[in-house]
Amino acid sequence: MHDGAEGARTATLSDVARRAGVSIATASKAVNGRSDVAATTRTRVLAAAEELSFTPNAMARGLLAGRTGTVGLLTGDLEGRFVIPILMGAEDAFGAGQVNVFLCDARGDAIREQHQLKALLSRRVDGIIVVGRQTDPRPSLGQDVPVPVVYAYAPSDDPRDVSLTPDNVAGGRMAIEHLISCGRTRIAHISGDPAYAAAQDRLAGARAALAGAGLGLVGDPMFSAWSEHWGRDAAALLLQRHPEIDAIFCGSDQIARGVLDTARDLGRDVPDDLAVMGYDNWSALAENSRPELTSIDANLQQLGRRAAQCVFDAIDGETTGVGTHHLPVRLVIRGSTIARR
Amino acid sequence: MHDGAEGARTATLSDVARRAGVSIATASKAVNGRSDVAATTRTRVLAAAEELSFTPNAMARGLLAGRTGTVGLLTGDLEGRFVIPILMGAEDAFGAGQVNVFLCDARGDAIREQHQLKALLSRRVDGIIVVGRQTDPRPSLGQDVPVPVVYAYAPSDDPRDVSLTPDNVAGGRMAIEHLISCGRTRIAHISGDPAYAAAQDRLAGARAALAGAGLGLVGDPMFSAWSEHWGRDAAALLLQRHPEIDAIFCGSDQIARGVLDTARDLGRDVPDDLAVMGYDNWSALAENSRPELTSIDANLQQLGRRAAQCVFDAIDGETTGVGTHHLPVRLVIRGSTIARR
DNA sequence: GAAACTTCCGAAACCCCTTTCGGGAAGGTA
DNA sequence: TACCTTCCCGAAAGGGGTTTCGGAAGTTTC
Repeated sequence: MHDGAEGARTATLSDVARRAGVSIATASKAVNGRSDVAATTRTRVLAAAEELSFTPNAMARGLLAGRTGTVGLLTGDLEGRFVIPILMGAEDAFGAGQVNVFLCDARGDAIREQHQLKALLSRRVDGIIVVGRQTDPRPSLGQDVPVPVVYAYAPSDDPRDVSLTPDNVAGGRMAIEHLISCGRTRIAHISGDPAYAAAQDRLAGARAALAGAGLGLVGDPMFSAWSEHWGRDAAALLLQRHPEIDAIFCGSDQIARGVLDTARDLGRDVPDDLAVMGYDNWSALAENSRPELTSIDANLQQLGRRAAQCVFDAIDGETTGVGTHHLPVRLVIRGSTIARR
Repeated sequence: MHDGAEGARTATLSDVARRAGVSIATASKAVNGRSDVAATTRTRVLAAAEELSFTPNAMARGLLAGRTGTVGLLTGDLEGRFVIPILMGAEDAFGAGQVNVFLCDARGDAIREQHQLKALLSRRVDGIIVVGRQTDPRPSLGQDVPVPVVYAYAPSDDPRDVSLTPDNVAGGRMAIEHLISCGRTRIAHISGDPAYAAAQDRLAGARAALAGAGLGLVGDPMFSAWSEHWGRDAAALLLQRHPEIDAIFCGSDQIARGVLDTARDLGRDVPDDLAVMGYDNWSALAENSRPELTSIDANLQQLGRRAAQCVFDAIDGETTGVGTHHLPVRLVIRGSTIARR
């Protein structure tokens, strides 16, 4: 009951108006900087608003405007490290304006996702960004969602949706081209779970680049898990079978870390004797290895920003081209692939 | 313009009422399962609502109720890996009910934080959780925020606030007690930036446990950075100066990874010859090292859940005790500290 | 057949803010 | 003095839903 105490009701516009001795309408105009208010009246109202620490009720405002200034971020799994940078990018792009982000984690459960979608719609979000944890296509939310939807990282399986995903094929190509430019010609590939589109796409890009240089992969590409353990085991097998190898392109930084371990155990010098490349540019891993890892960065934060931009555009009626857009990735060169000689 | 098309306005309660041939009031009662509605009327209304895929406007509803069913999550830095699990836990605890989470990243900037706080208040969140990236106390948002505030991970510097933070002292103690129980007596400590409360707290706990066993630390605790590089360098220095050491308690898993590397280089067998402990239980690191790392887990997801619960309680008027609550941590035993012999 | 209840429905107020539009007051002109 | 501008301000509607309360039917009781 005590004024200013914790329990005090937050001030409304009519409180401000009463305190300033004007009507609600005038208070509104004064606060929102519209004309038709005398300068002296305006300062009086603003002073009152300040004293009551008045903040306009965004709900009431949204009710009128038909827009809420909120966007839903629907993710399958927060744990995934790919989701976070995207989320940051989106939050960043929105934060510049007056938009706030509703975060929903569906825990990879379709039922839960429907639930969250319902909740977002009932909160009248102006748009939705769906973030997946893999680059494999995911089920569409459908075409009957009343607000714009953009899919980030995991594209929608419906070509009528707008999807943004990193260009893994280009990443694979870029990696190989870099290794070749470092003078390597006997290149092998160790990757993760072959069921992942990411694994296949990167391999496809790598093969294309090799073919373009008149080369081929040494041995078969090795697939299993996205882990250091697998990287170690695969490298041991590979280097025993094909000791002539002078570069290994890995499907992830984790795998590359394992490869580096094995190389060290076997006395193979990196990068002089053997170049190693990772993928994802997970800095905690890439920048702490010996030597530091050259890697491909998917620019996820930028992807998040772009997704936010697409949603904005769609809200404003400017339609982004539907379909899956493959965003450029970036080569980050570190010590594990310095040119020999 | 076409019914059901993308551009179609979302249905309102009056649309439903008109379609069902009843008044708005009756439609409201039917949809919300209140009494005073004949069964046949109710089914008719529900059918109409279904056909129009009606979702009640949470804003309009919140306007009446005075509560919005939303909570603000204010973080300094999403990048930090400590924030994510907390965020997941909170989202989880809320998600069970009808509450949704507004995510705001202040990028560690105080101005921006004020901005975000304003935004949250204007959206009339029912409560706020402030998540920091370190366990060092952070400035309070102040006592004049009109909704309950709970600080997670980074406690508030104002004892009148409610803060939840992991018990780093207990963690340090637990680590040493485990090493002693493995038969180790010549224990050293390598940690990160000494300016961090986490570093000091863990050391304090470790010293207490050692003293309790009539032991002391071998050499001075070594502080520098929370990185693998530092772990490698420090271990090299330490093992050269004190070769008799039989266990190293590290301030983070990253440091421990570095220590493992050096131990391997120097031919020290882990865990037989040297036990190594990490901290944080960052699974990507701890479960992929050779041998896998014993570590301390801060139960961050649980911390997030607890924070959410506190906010809930505060909203319902049940006040949690103010001050900083230290939540229990957990020992996770893996191969790097198996008892010798 | 009238009185006394039950049921069920709808009119209207309310939540907080924005916006339109009309009108009052002050000042200037004829 | 009568009339016209110009400037400000306020009454009121509206946005989408909830809730109270009164009243119109239909049902029972004597």
